[in-house]
Amino acid sequence: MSRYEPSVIEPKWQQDWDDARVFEARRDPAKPKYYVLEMFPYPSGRIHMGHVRNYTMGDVVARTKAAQGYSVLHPMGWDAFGMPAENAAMERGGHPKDWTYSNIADMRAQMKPLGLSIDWSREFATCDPEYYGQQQSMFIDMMAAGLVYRKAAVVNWDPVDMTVLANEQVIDGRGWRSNALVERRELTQWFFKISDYSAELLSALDGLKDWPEKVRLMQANWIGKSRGIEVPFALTAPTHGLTELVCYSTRPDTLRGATFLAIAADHPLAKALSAADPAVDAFCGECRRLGTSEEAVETAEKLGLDTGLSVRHPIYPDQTVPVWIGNFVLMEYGTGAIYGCPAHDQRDLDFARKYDLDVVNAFTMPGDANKIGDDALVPAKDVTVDYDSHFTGLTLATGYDAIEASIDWMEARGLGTGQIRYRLRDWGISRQRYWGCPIPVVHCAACGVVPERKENLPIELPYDVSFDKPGNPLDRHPTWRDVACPTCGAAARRETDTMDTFVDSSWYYARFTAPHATTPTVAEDADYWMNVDQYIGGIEHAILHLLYSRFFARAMHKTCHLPLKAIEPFNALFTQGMVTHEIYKTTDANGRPVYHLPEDVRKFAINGNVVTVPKSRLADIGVDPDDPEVSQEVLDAITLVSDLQVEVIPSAKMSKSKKNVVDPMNIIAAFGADTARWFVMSDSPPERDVEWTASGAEATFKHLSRVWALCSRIGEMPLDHKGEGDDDLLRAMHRAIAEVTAGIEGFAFNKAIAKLYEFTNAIARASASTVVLKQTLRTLAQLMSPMTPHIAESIWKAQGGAGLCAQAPWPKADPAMLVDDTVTLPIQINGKRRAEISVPKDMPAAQVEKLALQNEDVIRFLAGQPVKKLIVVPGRIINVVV
RNA sequence: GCGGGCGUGGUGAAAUGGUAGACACAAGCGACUUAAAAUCGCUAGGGCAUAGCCCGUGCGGGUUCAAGUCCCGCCGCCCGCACCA
Repeated sequence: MSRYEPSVIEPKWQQDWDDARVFEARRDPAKPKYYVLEMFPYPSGRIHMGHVRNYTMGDVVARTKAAQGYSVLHPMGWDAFGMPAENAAMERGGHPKDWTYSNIADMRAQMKPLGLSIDWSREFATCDPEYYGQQQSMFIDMMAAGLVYRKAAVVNWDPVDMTVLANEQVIDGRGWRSNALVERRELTQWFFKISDYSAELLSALDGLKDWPEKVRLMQANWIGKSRGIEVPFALTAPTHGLTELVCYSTRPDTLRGATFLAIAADHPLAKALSAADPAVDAFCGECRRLGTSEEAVETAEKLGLDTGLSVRHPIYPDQTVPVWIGNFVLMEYGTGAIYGCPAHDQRDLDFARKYDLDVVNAFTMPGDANKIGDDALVPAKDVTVDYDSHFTGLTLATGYDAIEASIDWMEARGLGTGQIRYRLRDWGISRQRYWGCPIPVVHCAACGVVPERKENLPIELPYDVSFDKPGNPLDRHPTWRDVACPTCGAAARRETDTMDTFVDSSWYYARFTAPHATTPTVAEDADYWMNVDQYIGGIEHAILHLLYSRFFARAMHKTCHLPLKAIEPFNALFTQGMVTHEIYKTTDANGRPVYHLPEDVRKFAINGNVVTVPKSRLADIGVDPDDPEVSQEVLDAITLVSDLQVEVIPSAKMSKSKKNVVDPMNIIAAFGADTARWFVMSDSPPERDVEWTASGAEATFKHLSRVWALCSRIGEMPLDHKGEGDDDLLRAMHRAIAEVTAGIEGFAFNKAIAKLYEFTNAIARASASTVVLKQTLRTLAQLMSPMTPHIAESIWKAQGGAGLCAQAPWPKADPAMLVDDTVTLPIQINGKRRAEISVPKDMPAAQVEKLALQNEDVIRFLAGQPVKKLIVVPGRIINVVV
């Protein structure tokens, strides 16, 4: 072996793995299976360090499991539909399909040099007709199963781009691209009935033991279960065919204090009033124009309009309560009507004060804290209050008991009905976009909405479309749009909406088990490979993608595309942190920030401090930025010119605009894939952010070079060389096996790597026989191989390993070698460490006590004081209490 | 407002209630070199009266023979959700 040259060995070993088809996933009933999956990428065209970290984590797991004897499935694909492709077509010309497939080719070419143990024969893109055709087939099955429906829904409509926008795409009430004022328009849209599964999606979270608690909580909050009551309020005079207004409340214990009703602008009564009264219509229109963005919601003033109508208070029928229209009431939640109890709800109180409405207490607090000024009276959940004047006989803590008791009280009198409600709403999947999966239905004047015949699938996107006009090009493509009705054969129109791209990513994990089948899944394959044993991705998908996938797996089970065991498709989930980087910022003459790329700055150590300088400025003081030699005069000059230094902002998310990006391809070119892989796995725990540093990457490369040199040195030793340290080194080896394995299995890759450093240092320092040194190096290669598979193969081969390291069985630690014969026990006196003794590991406690008390440091510290208590924790510690 | 998480050296971080700071980065010193880089070796939480002692895991209490770890109360930072009735 000579120099460590990753650019030579990495392609070679990748070729050898390919030739031996090492990573092809095979159904093998004789082996346990393991399915490891990383969230598949959007083909933007470039991979970034976040991808490297994500896929390396999965690869470490996949390679370890394979070595441990599992039949491993580790696939890769592309989440390929979506707006960026259309935007690129609109901005630069070209076609979304060409843009996407060319990006996929580029990214695949960037990923292959990483040496990931991926079964590339299973690769697919969601924009392959072979994939989305199966998705269309399932859509039709889901229609038949009653999981799909159409309804009119209010959406964000961009009148310039003529498309629906997601809430995130509306900025300050304007379309993010067109800058046009967004309208709230009612459109007929396709929905999945995810709300049918609200209760189950919530309760099943408890079974997801290997998911982060945080993600389960976020999903639970999103589903948003609430216990409350529906209360009908009788109108004093029936109007527009209505005799009552039904309100929903989660605080039925406050009903006594109801002093007004507020309904949403989209409530049927509000609509009826609008039609008759221009003032009401104007007010409702204003409510609808209010944006749905968070800022809009936070800053909007609570506005109301008195309808002049009134209802009877359910408990006190002789009292009437006015009905208002409120801009803060949502039609989408509850019944679209609320009763306001200003005494015990801050928002209601603000509204009541503004419009001079009554404030009536629903309960009395102990003491004299019952006067209400500008703050609503909201007692803590464990404060006992008196409801007696309201619900006869109740004196309870507010909170769960009060809510249940008041529901019982009202149900018994027929005043309301207890209800469990969920915040989760049905999933609107219609997008007025070209680059997505066409919804496979046809609109026929005679037959209505008709699903396509399965034999006509896939309904492929037409290629001959233009993006020179706003709107959906499918709408103006007559030969694609105009078809015969699948039922009656009459002239009909194809649905031109496409599906939300979250649909595509809701079942790709299942498709990987049989990626080229002519049905969505194949029973034997799904049965063997499902579930995903380890899923790895970003926390940003904690809610939508994971919730949709959990719903879709249930829908696929209902339509016979997945076995029952797969309704929770991801057994274990790991959410990894980001790769961050320092930002290098200076300011130009106009005070504007200027950012510098990492490769365009240089760091100098001056008096123990690190000073960062843009390379462009070094020439100003006569320094060649790439000359490694740095004289004292130069360092002095750098400190003298005060505005030479950049401001360093640490640990920032990599972003092109801040120029703090590191291209993985540059790292691979400079140091090799093993260095990139090792670095992103070292230092920080995987769930936390890791900061990429040039010095860290160089240090990793140096370490791998040292391992290489160590391997060369041992390779040149005479084979019959003997050493006295064999036993110590073998013990170190078994400890390393145990600790590295535990680190990998516990997703503590940083600790596994720390142990590998220790093991390498132990080998380098050992005076052992050549035979044992070579044996430990082979083990080192195996333990490194999940992180740095290429250098591991080279070491494995150089030290006489048989076959490929990637196919060698994972080493096992001998428990007998993990315990040392003698142990060093610290001795504490009153809890402070004062001395230590070495004793044989199995020495009886009584003898250890005796030895401890004979220790001269102990005697000195005790200074004759009597020992009150002596604690010996075998193999751990001794504590002397005086 | 509701829910969750985190505070340990110059930095990233370790630590089944049992020797706080493993491992690494940055830094400093030394060796080699005409010199630099590279490489190798050493030092390194703070303080002091430096063979030693005292202090030290955001702050204040508590439990325990023993607390970074457990409990109570604060402070600070981060994340998620939110006109949700």
